[in-house]
Amino acid sequence: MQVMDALGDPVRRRLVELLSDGERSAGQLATAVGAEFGISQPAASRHLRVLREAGVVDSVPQGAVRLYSVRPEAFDQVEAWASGIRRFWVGHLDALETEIARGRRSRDDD
Amino acid sequence: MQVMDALGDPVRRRLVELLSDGERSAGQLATAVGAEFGISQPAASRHLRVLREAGVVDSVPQGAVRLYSVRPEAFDQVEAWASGIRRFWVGHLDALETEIARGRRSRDDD
DNA sequence: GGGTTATATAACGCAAGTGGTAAATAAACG
DNA sequence: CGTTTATTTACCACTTGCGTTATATAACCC
Repeated sequence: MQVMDALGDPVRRRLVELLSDGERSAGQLATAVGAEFGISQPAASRHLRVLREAGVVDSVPQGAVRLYSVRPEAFDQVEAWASGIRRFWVGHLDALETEIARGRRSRDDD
Repeated sequence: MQVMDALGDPVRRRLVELLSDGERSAGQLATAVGAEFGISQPAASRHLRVLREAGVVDSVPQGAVRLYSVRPEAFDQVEAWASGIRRFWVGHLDALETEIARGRRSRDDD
């Protein structure tokens, strides 16, 4: 899950959010996160690289500018994974509740 | 998104996967990830702490053992976030495609 | 109580990631 | 062409996080 590794950073998550409603140039993105997180333009560029290499975003040179966009597949992957964990687990929630209700715990949870 | 930060680590993601089909003791978890990643019991314990503090997992002392379990809300959160990015974005995919099809790119994408 | 098992914390070294500044690359534009 | 604008890369300092070993805490068992 390269994707999850890349998204384990607030700046990169913010970059992705900024891209969620459409493509933006590297410059626009750098300005935005630069203002919000107080980081320089090269720093933002390096975050973009991480996202690119993880397959989270895509970039296309558009003349003098480079347009970044979200890769939906990456988020499908995230959703599927998270959903997998939750789905499996839900069926077993009852087991735990029952266990506890059964009085197995003496005074463990105080 | 504390949750995403916590899940930006392979060991912690694995721990969560191990919990996806039911609760496990700290010891079981430590043994499992210890074998898979070659890390010690204290290392695993600290990962569990991170997950706990991020609200990803829950733990209950069950006698001499401590049982860990997944907190579904955390994964709802992840799913919602990922879905939000993708959903918004999909509508704008066409815009990009159009732009490109329109011939705006001279020979940018080779 | 004393010993054993289970888990967490402490203290510390090391590696990885992040940020900054400066320089390189690339494209537009006069 | 040379200059300006947009973006990436290089290089280096520093912080953060991870891992390890040793130790503390807590519950169970005899």
